[in-house]
Amino acid sequence: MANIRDVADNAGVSVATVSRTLQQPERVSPKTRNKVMAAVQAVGYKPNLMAVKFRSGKTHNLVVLVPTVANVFFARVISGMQEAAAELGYSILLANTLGNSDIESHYAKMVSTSQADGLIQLRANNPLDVSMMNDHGLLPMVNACEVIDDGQYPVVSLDNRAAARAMTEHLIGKGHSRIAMVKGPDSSPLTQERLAGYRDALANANIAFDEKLLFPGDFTLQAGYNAGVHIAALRNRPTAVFCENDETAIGAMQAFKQANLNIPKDISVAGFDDIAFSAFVDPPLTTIAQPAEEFGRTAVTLLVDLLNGKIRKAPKVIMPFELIVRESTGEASS
Amino acid sequence: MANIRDVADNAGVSVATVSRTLQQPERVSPKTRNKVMAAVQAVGYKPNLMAVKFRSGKTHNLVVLVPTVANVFFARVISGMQEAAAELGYSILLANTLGNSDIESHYAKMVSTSQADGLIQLRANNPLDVSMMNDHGLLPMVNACEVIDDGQYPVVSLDNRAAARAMTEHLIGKGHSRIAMVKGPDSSPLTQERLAGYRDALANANIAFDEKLLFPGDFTLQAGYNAGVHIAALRNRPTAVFCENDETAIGAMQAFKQANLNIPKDISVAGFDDIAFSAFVDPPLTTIAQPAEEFGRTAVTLLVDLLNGKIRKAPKVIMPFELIVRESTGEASS
DNA sequence: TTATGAAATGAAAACGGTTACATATTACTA
DNA sequence: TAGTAATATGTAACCGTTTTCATTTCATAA
Repeated sequence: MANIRDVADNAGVSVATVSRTLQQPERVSPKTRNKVMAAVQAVGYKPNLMAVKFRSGKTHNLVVLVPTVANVFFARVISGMQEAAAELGYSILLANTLGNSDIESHYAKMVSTSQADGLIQLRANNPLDVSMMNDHGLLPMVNACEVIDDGQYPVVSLDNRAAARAMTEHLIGKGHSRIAMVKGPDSSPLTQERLAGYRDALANANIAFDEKLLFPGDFTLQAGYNAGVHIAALRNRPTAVFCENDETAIGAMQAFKQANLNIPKDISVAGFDDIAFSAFVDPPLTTIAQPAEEFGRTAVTLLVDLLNGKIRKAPKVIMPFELIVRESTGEASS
Repeated sequence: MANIRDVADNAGVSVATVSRTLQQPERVSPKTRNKVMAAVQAVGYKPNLMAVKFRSGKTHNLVVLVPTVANVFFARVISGMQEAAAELGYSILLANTLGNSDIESHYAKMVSTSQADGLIQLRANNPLDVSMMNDHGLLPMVNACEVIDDGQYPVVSLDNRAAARAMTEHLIGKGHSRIAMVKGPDSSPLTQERLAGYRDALANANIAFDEKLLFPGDFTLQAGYNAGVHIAALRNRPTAVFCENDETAIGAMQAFKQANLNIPKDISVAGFDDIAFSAFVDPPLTTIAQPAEEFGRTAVTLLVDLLNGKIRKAPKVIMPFELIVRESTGEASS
């Protein structure tokens, strides 16, 4: 593989001149510039970026920890990140952690071992251990989407509480008062916030909160299905179910159909996230849309600002949500 | 950030000894080993892996080009890759290309610019241009899943033709003779192969191939929906539809329901891939399952073998498929 | 023409490790 | 105890760039 010295020899100049030609062309005379460019072609030179990044101490890599890339919402966030990163001259190194903290720390350590400049977490369940902290005890990190906000790191999130409240109010507005909720994992901050929003709406409408209407889940289709089976079998069945994400809602819908319940006549179903499938299930799912790509863009921009020292205090960006009413929610029957 | 020299000073040894302690502990005496380890702790040393990788010329990074991580099948493949890579001491750098050849070549160039050792493509539509070739005109690459096999690179794929044939025969076995097919993009080798398998089965059963029963698609829900709308409106409606992937099939199912067609009574629907959603749609989708994780594992193993010079001629690995019969396909009615 | 400053170029020192080679230490053997 | 082999450690070169600083070249003005 040709290196910068080969180019210098071929062009009859010094390596410094070659480097300058490539980095700051305006600092070399047009004549030598041409000679160098020709030599680059001639020897087929491609800079060894490992050497560049090593020497310059800036990798221009950003590690992104994603719980699962299979989640359609995250996939959209990632697209937004990649776009913004490309514009800013950064590469995204995507880590599909699957909630595995070994994988998580393996990739997170890329920052402390100088393989990446910064880190974005799309889920902040497991706080990262100190082994990957830098001298100041903090590493250049941004938390997005699912966030435990301890004020240390910049954060970009949704007002999940307000969104859950809006959805619950939509259901109450349709006359529902027995509204079940299929939760996410209790450890997830999302679960907490969305549950709080749900309770806010109930309280506001003077509907008593009933713990028995809460069902466990983990954001998967299967969990939604399981919850749906339970709900369908209840003696005093709720007339609406608010699921903490769309996968769960779609799983639940399947269970209701198998129990011969009509949606929304017998039971209304609502989700959260507005994944692509939600518009194509039967009936199309009422849900909360989040500006996923914008989440990604914002997180990257924030991280790059942080790396460039343009940020003093950890900012907190709240993204807007939108209630998407489709046909899976309707007037309360019973 | 502490470097190896700081450790050496702190321990009162040379940098070589520190390096050896960390790389091949058995080559240094227990006494100094302890001194060095203590010094590592004391100064908080973390090797600069950028320097290591630069110096050693081996990055132990593998770039994976994924058309879209949002595709649930690909997500499973990626999991398998990450597992195998971790076992072999490699990191996966995931690139969500979105079919954008700029992004594709940006990440592919990580190989020619010494930032990664090898490359895996999950879709081989756009042959990579020469700018990223190495001295021998080839780069360390493995093609997986959707493959144009020109014999140059190792390949891990499914016998798509046999699988499509098996599915078509399943439909024929249920008495269907007017079987529509919703294709993928014509440029995709998958489309070609699956179409060929479909025609094989028809020919074998003495059913005339009818070009009018072919509908364009691009593997998305929306494309399936559009095709479904067309199909539902046909005067001489087919009694079965074979979609080239599950997303497309689910989109088509939605269109059929809106047209008040019963699945499978009025029309049978089959997919391909067996994504998680397919078991949770109504009715559950008949499809072809692929060993997705195994695809990923195999691709990584193959690439690492290639990097280690353990492979002479480009091997071609064919993975097995499985026909999953669920409730979306049934006896032909008319 | 010559002095002067600006612009262009080159020489060489980093960056942080690894490793070949030289040297020092230790452990054996005769 | 001396001689030798094995083991442990140190010295310094090297990987491919960037970048500082010194030097050369060039253009301009006196």
